[in-house]
Amino acid sequence: MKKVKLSEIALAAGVSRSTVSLALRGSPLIAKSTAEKVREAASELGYVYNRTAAALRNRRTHTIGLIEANFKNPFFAAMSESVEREIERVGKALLFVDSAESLERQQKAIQLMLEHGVDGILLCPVRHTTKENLEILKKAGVPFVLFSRYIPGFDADYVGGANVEGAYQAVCRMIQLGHKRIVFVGGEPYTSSWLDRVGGFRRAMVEAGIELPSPWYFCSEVSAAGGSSRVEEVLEVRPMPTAALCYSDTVAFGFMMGLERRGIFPGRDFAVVGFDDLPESRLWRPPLATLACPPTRVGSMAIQMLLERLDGDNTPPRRVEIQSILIERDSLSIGNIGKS
Amino acid sequence: MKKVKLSEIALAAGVSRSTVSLALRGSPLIAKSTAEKVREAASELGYVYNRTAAALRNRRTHTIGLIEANFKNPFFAAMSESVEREIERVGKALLFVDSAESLERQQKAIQLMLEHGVDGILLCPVRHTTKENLEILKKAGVPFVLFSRYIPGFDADYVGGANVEGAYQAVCRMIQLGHKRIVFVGGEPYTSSWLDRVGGFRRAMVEAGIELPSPWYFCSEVSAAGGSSRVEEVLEVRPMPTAALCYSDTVAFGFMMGLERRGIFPGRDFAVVGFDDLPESRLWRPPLATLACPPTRVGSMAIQMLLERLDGDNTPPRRVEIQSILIERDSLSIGNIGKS
DNA sequence: TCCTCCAATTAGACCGATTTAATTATACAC
DNA sequence: GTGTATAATTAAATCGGTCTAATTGGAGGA
Repeated sequence: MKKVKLSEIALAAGVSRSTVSLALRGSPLIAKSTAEKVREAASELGYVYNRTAAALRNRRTHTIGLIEANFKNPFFAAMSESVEREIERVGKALLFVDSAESLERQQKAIQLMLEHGVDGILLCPVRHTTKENLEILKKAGVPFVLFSRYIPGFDADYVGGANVEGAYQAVCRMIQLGHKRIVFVGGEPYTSSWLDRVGGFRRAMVEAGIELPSPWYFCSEVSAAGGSSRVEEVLEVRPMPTAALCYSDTVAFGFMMGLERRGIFPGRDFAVVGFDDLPESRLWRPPLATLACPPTRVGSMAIQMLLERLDGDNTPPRRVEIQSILIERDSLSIGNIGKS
Repeated sequence: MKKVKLSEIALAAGVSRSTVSLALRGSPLIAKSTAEKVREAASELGYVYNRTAAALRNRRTHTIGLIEANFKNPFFAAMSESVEREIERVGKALLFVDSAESLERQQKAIQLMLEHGVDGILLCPVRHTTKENLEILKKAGVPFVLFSRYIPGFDADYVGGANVEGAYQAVCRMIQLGHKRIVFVGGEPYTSSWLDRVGGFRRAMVEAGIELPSPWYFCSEVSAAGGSSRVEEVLEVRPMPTAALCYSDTVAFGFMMGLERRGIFPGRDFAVVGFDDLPESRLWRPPLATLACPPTRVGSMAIQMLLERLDGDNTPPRRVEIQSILIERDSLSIGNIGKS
């Protein structure tokens, strides 16, 4: 159990501590024969590299912080996966926190990451996050990239989906199919992604000269339970809506289940479009129309930007939007809606 | 961005480095007035505690490693959440890796965690993991707890669901409801959880003197897509099955969607039971009967056991099984199955 | 005044690697 | 044989806290 350290390998291999260090790091300064000898001694003794010690001297912990706002959302799970793969590829480790939409937890997580000396941070800010909340990251000088949500007026690297355009596109299509009474269902307000999606929705309605139902948006937790919980209220709107753009596919699932429970069949009696294109969406009955914005693209773009920053890229902050494309499926078919 | 360190605070506060360290750690040795002065100077200078440096001396990184085998599965996401909460509560950080059922990734993750000097590890071993693969953890002397899956013959702390009993219970109930031709759908073979669920299934059938369909189990990825992909094969079994126990709720969802696509209605034409009791399950149409084994219980039990080990508990390894209870819902109603 | 005791403070070794500058060994040319 | 260039190795300072053992200061007692 006692940890083996460099000096012990040095002793065993009959060289100095420096040589061992250099050899194990694969330095070209060390003769191949010596390096081999050292490596043998190391594995003989069961040596485990101590990254903590190295980091102290190095000022690089080879650790990346990932702060999610809601990782039970499958979209984020998929995104994290691609982030993780890339981090693994470059031999770093991932310090993970799910802030679960709690500002307090988020700020504590940031503090934790700073104390651990992470090389960089990927952050999806919780709702109500202000510029001031994130200023500490700039002060500390840690490279960081925001994903999925940005903070208006806060100049920082950002990668997310094209939410305004996505929502706009979906609503335009719904209108083209004959819908007029359309609502927006689900999502946590006070996040940029929600505001942007709602904004795109609104713009499409306004541009088409269609009056917004009242109320025209319904907030909820981002989950099936959230979507399901709003069905009743939506159905009470008069004149009754015929279509809904949902904040996410999970919300859409819940919403559709709720509709069915009331004998209203999505894709026949009511059009539903989601956001995310989860793998389940095309399996759903009816298959769910949705705005696809591959989480793996967002994730790999975000981590790539961060890694570039770690490599010393200090160009001005960039904003990257990943295109959202409308996948038309049966939940958006005309059915008998157009005529009603 | 130059990091502020203890010596600089010491200078500013007119005390020694030792005093600063002691004061910031809240040692009772330091006069309250001095401590206050130090704390002020520290925040004045924007000091950030360097856990890496402390860890080097301490031999405690205050870091816990979590190695998941499949965290896109919502069950594990929920479990991780409770683990995370507890880790946050005790002021530690979480080093996270999703091995995604890859033995190679898992072993690299273990190595990574050892190099980072995590205080302890929570591990859900991937399929095909052998005793030998995990021996390194014992050699290294890191406390660790297996969750959800154990390795037969490998003596280690373990927390998981009561899989044998759960499956047994569900199948008995199906039989009691009149089903005879029952199959097991989904899951990755060569994991203890799969083997146990399949084992419980088999036992119930054998004890009831019912012949197993041929084939009687169908493996798949643990996801809706996985469940959906097996529907065709299941429906080709002759005589045709009337009920399925699915490896997980996600598999059950996919399976049910596949059935419906073929005009077979779960809960009316075919009984389906899942495992996990996800929040969506009761919203499903029909609501999904399932074996509930709260992921938060598994998670908090696992982390609690680990923390006890960190506190020096060196009693023999424990095996904890969290009870699975059958939640009966419409997907398991009789419908016109019993008579067919 | 001197001594004792306790509280408060501090010096300095230590954790385990890294890395620069210095040293030693080796090869080659003349 | 000597000098020089190059390769290989190493000594030692360093990263930033921690913590024990030592020191200092002041109160109280005789």
